[in-house]
Amino acid sequence: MSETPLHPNLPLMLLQTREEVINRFRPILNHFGVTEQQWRILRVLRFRVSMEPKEICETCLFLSPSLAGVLARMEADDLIHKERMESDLRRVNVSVTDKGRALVDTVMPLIRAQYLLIEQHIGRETLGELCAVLDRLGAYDWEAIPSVALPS
Amino acid sequence: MSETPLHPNLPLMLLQTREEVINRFRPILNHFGVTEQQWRILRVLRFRVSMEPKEICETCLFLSPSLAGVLARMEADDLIHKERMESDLRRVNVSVTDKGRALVDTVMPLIRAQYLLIEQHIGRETLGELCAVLDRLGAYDWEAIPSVALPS
DNA sequence: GCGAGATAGTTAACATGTTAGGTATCACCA
DNA sequence: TGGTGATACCTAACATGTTAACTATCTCGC
Repeated sequence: MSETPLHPNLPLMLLQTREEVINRFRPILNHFGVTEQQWRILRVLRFRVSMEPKEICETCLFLSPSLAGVLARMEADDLIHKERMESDLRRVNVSVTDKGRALVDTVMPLIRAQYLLIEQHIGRETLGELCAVLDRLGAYDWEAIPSVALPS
Repeated sequence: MSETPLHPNLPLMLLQTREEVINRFRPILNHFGVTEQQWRILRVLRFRVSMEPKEICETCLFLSPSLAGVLARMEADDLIHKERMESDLRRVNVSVTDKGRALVDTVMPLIRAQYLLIEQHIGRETLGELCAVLDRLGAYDWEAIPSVALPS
């Protein structure tokens, strides 16, 4: 039992694994002209009546300024529709268009098939363990972790 | 024992965890005016005589066009130095400057201290398990995983 | 009603990610 | 030796990430 800190490059390791996974899905998304970010939104929005941008940011992990651009391009491509709320003119409702819904219904089965291919190759145990650890970590309140003092 | 596929959003889960971790380190890097990408390079280059861009791409997970811009800005900030190889004029040697080395020596202890704070809060078991799974996944030959057939 | 502060979303400026394609150089063989 | 293909790196064009600052609207207490 060593007391030595591991100080691994955790962000790099997470990035590496994410890239490996995404690279298996990217050909599918490219084939249909959707970006990975657009897909993050579509796959959630597909099964909702509408979502507010703030909610999309939290669910799909966007910063607000990024989302503004992504939504603008998706609306230009007729994948989504934006509408100001009557009751609060600051807020917006985003909904998927027929074209967007059809796209999800076409792409989703391919994404799931590709995931199964990955699962078959890597093994269900390892992937399940990864998901379990990530789930466990997602439940933590990371904001509560203190920050080191910075020199003036 | 369910046969139902989990079809989790693995890229999103990995992104989420990475963001949580990075967000704990970002104030440190911002304080010293270094980007996360520049830090990925510096922390490796610090302990080498020099590296070729291709090697940096593989080690630090950059695509070549991204790296070109990052290295250009780092050279403008006098953090690194680029030099064409005599023996092969296509290739370049990148080395860290005194300023870059001093920066790493200042920032690295803070990064390690912050990592320990995270470890104390999350628990060594969970973080170690995460690292272990990621290590295991990094050993796979992802390129060998077949791709689903795409409709014409 | 009104005015200070909060909130939702955007714009601006810059750095990086992604894809396609370009340039210079090199290795190798006819 | 000369030409063809491979290699290392770069540029271009566009989408996204990050931080700061801005606009419009709302809430609430006075």
